[in-house]
Amino acid sequence: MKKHPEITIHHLAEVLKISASTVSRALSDNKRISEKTRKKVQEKALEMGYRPNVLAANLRSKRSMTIGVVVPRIDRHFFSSAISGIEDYAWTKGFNVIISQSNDLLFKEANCVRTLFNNRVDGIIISISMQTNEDKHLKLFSDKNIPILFFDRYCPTIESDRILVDDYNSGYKITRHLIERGCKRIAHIAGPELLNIYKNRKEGYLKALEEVEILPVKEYLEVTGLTKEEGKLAFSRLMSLPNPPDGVFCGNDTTALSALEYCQDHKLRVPQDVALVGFSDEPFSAVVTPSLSTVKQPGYEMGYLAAQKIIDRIQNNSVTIPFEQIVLPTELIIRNSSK
Amino acid sequence: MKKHPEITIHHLAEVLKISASTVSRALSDNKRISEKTRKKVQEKALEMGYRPNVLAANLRSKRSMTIGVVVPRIDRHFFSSAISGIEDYAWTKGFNVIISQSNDLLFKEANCVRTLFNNRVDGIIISISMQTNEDKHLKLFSDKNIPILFFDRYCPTIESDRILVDDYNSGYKITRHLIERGCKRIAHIAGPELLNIYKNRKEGYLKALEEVEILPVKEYLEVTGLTKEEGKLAFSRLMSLPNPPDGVFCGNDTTALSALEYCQDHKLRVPQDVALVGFSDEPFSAVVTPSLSTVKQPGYEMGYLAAQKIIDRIQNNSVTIPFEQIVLPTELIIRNSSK
DNA sequence: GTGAAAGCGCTAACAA
DNA sequence: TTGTTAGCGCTTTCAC
Repeated sequence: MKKHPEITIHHLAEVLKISASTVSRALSDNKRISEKTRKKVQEKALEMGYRPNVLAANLRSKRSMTIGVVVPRIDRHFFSSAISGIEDYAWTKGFNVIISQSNDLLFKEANCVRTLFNNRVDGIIISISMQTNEDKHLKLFSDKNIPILFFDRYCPTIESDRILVDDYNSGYKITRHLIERGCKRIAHIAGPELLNIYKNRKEGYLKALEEVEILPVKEYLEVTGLTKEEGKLAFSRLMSLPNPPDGVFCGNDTTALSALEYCQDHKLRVPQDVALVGFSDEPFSAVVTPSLSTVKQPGYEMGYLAAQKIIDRIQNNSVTIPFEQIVLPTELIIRNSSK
Repeated sequence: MKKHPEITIHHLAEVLKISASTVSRALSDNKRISEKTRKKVQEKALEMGYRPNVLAANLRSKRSMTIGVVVPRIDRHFFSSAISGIEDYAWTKGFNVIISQSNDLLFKEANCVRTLFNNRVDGIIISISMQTNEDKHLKLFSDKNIPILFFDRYCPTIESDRILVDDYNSGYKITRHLIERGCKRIAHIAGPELLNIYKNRKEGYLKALEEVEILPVKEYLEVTGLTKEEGKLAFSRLMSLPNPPDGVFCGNDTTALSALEYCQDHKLRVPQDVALVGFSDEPFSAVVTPSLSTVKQPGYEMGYLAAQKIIDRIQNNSVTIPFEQIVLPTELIIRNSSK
């Protein structure tokens, strides 16, 4: 039972009869060091089971090599895919990823952000909560010039990089599709206006209607929290109208699924009586019956790109590079629910 | 444009004309400090926009307040739920969570583990990859007495805490259920034996057969990687047998879904021609047609519990507390695919 | 190419 | 209750 004390560069230095700074240089592949010593040091390090103390290195160099991520919920497919992408890229660059979830609550989000701030993350990637209507907590970062990158849902009052998908066009494409398949009365179950994504989807919807000179009907626009329950309520309100819609663009796949269930319960045929389109291409969407038309967002790619951009900004912490807003295209997937 | 230099306890000490250690104590709510100074310090800290340097504190106190998590894939529902649980608990205790994914590859897993080790995480929660047939990389932790906790998939050669679900019993219950609904020829699409979970599920299956004196048929047992594609192949082999099964226990919901698709393509009725049961209760399982019978694993709860246990062990880093293996019960959900 | 020395910001003996 | 002192392990000038 040999007790292993933690090996430090000083131990290595002592054993090798050189200075600690040389050891440090050799270990970090510094250029001004002889090939011979480098090799010697690295071999010894391995032999003695040396492990660098990342904490000390970071303290000294004032970097944490960590990026913080805040999402509404980790266990939602879109976000877990994005995290997967962030993670994959970050690790190739030696960055750690600390994850936290806001549960779509502003106070929790502020909390997470604060903690990440105190932990001195080098940058933060965030998709804001449904409640976020202020930016005080995010100012912490922008004030200290720590990079923030928004993905999918952003805070309009903060200048920063953003990775978004083309929600406007997606909403437009969905609505066009419904029009083209013959729907005359097209409703939309929207999410809170506070979030760019829902606002843009709605505006795409309105634009498409306008283009074919369909006047928007107030009763055909439901604004909800887009949960399963709220979706069902909203859809039932729509279908109880004197002149119910024959096509519904649901703000996400969850509400589209609620709608589907409602139709099954009420013997409505999809898409004959009412055509349905969702948003996000959740794993279940392809396999429900009827399969659900939807819009596919490149979650993994967004995450990967987000990590690339923020690490790039961290490493060239150039205040000079102008902020960039990248809008990725989406793909409309037409399935049986609107064929 | 005032340039904010980072405020330290020394700045606070200077301004308040007290010593840095007093500031430190006041900030950490140390008992041996007067209420008055504590208040004074905390107010000033707020006023001056002080933020603690977690890195320095951790270096000094030799803790990182971080737990590492390694899972095969973040974007699988079971794992993202577990992570969500880990996260939720850890943050209440002021612990950070660093996440990494092995993609079910041993070398990647070893890599992740190494990085977490160098980052001096205080403990690691891991669900091992499908390839993991050695424990060298994990020995790093056990050798240094850093707590490891396995959840769901464990490495049998490492002594440590484990949070598992009752796979044996689940496999047993599924098979019993198929027997009771009248299936005579029950097949099983199993996962790699290397992993406890698949081995146990299979053994539960065999036990149930034995109990009712059904002799296991070699051709009815397929061992695969449980991907969508492999599942389809395995299922098609089963259904091409001279005497095909009338009930199939699929190792996970993904392969059960493949089976379902095969049945649709080949005009086989589920459950009349062949009954199907999956495993994991993926989000899609409830909503496919026919809805998929499966076993629900408490992912979030496992994660939450895992975080509790490991933080407990970190904080009472008592080598004396014996290792614990917690086996959580599962719930068999019978849906239309086997009704 | 290598070494000496200083210090990142904090905590925790030990003193007073 | 407060202050003094000594590092935690590393990086990074500045010398030589």
